[in-house]
Amino acid sequence: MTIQPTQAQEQINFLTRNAVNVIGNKFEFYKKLVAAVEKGKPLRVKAGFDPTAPDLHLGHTVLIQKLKEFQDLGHHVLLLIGDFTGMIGDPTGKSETRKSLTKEEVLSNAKTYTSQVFKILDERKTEVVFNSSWMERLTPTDLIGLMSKYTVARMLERDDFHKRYREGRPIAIHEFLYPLIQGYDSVVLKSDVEIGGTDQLFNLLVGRELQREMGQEPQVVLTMPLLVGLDGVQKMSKSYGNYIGIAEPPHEIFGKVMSISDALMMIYYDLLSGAPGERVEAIKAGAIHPKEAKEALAFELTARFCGAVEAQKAKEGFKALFARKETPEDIEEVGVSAEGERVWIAKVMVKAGLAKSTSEAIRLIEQGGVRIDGVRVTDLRAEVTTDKGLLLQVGKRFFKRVVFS
RNA sequence: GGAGAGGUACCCGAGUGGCCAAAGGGGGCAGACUGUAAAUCUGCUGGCUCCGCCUACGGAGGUUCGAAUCCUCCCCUCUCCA
Repeated sequence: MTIQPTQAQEQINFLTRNAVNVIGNKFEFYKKLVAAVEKGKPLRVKAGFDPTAPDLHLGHTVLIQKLKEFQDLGHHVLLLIGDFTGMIGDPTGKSETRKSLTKEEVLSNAKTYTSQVFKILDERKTEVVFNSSWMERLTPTDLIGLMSKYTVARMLERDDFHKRYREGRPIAIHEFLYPLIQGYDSVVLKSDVEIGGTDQLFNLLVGRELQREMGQEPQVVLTMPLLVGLDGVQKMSKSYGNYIGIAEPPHEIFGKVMSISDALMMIYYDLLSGAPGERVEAIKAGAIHPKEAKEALAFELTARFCGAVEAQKAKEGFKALFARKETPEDIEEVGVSAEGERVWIAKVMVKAGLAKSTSEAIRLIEQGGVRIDGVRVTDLRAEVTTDKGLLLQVGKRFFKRVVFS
């Protein structure tokens, strides 16, 4: 623990960088920091994660990087796994009720989760806690006591609830409990700072209220911007399919970064890159070619999760495939059962996993997106002989080496 | 308990008896071009034994030559009243 009083202001400027909200204000934060220094007690920094979907993506890393900054300055990071809430299942949204997870599923998800988190955070310096460990001991009486501390009107202040209520979309009663439970977690953990996405602002504020109710100094709340997904429109989320998972193979991470629009790249530079400010400015000003800038970003992010060696390979693979239109080296081989001497190409494509249905395969052929051994297929009904294998390509980036058996 | 509104393809959202495999947008995919899986433009986007057939508009029945569209029951959501 090495916080120097003189550094408090610097720390604050650094730690609040990129944050959307700082509540309540930098002065409160400052006091906490100074007090932490004087007592030699690091700040307790809390961030909660939902273990329903175990894959972390770049959107999460905005927040985790922020935790890392706190950690690097000697503060105590509390990684809260919301296993209790995960087990209940959150039916937010109009679609089917999300299924509740069993304890085993939640624990296994949590494990996957933390192993990914520790690609960024220092495992030895991070305390992982599960809210089921205190929530399960809460009696109905306790819970009702907790509920009595908040009103429906105040719940409806939350933008999400407010909108849904106004638009006549459903709000399940237990959804009101989530902010309360999340806030109660802060009480139990005696958190000094809680970090979350901007969509979490309301929940984080409830934590402050409850802490105050229960005689604690309210936590400082930092909200981080939600990362826009690959589509450039919606927030990055697994359910929208517009994400880059940090556990993905290097060439995927690299390629996906290369596929973002130039405009989106600027946002990613701000929120994800560790590149120096003047370089980011140069990119924004157009002094650096967007393609080069994007390559550099793709490399940086790939290296962050997969290491520089893998990142370098991904970069070269990308150049070979798209710039030089070469066939990649390591193509997956698939065995396809040969029924007869000749097989319709559409069938082969489906069996090789390059088309979801024969209809789709036909469409791809019609659109000129299919190549066999590098030659474009123009005949819908084309057949191939099954006496030897072949190289099948769909679009620019999907290759399979087909072996008949 | 009563009265109304509504449930459409991956998502949003038109469509109130045939011209509806269902407008439009988003997303996705393919092609052209290129600076890249950017931007832009074009096409495609239920399945199959693919010039034809089958399955689809919350579920199950019914009316009709013919239904996403009309009727009955059921399930789900919302609003107002009690």
